[in-house]
Amino acid sequence: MSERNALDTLKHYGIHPSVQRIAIMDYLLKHYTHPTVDEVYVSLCKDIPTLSKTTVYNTLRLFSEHGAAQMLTIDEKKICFDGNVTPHAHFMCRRCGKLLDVDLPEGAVDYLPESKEFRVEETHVYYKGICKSCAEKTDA
Amino acid sequence: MSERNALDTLKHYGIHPSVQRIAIMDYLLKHYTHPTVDEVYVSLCKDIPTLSKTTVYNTLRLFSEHGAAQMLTIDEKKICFDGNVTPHAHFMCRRCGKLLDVDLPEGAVDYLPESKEFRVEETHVYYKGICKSCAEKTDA
DNA sequence: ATGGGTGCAAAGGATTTGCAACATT
DNA sequence: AATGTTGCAAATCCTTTGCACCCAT
Repeated sequence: MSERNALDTLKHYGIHPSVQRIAIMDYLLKHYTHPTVDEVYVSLCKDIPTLSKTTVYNTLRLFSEHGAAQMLTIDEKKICFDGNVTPHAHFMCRRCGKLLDVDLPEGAVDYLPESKEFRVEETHVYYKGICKSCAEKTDA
Repeated sequence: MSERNALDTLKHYGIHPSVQRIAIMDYLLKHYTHPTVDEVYVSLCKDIPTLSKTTVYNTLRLFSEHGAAQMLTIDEKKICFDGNVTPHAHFMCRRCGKLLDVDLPEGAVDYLPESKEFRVEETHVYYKGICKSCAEKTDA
């Protein structure tokens, strides 16, 4: 599903389209920057002046419930959203909080725990450490 | 480090001990239940009536900064803490929010991304799905 | 006496809720 | 008309902050 289109993506995940939902999905698909609710809201306000933050909250939650976007809770200070729902991991800098995508090689995380206690539906992998620019600041 | 003792654990991680810190660490070591700040606070209030929630916040943050406890941000609704800092994963039920420990077999996650952009210090793995009791409720 | 630790009260922020207005079918 | 969506305002909840007090060294 390269070149994803916002409307088709909504339909694909069984989400009833609206002007707001299309705009928000379009934003996610064009900005793989892990935006927060506020960042999406501020960006789209220019185009949709009546947009409310409540709608952005509702919509992003709806997307993540339908699997149309991923909610990232790696940083305890801010929840981010990712329109890239293909399997990949993330890296967060513990100093500046920057979030980067990490491609996982085939088979890197294909272990799935088996248990009578639960049925796994999603696997999440992330890394924490220091990013290049923070490391350079410290070294200097 | 089986049979971990609260005071020794604090010393081991370079944390200056106090009555409150020992009590909180002791709680974490005896309750691998992924408690929230509030759960720790309420439990310890019985023994230390003057304890303030601010101190629990400060202390758990201190612990996680020193690597003496792990902060779990899997559930966007509540931050939990884990006194078990040995490598293991977690499972969260998307329906009831229950958090379970998952033992990872040797080598399950030993892939470490190499990048010029960052230096990885920690790997985190968690799973989401449906727990047994929620599945049974639905099936019924 | 000094520095760090604690705890209260208040402030600050993020998210959710209730409800009325609106759009779409 | 009916259903679902939106957006405002208010409420709520979680977490942090500022500051004074206290304890241990």
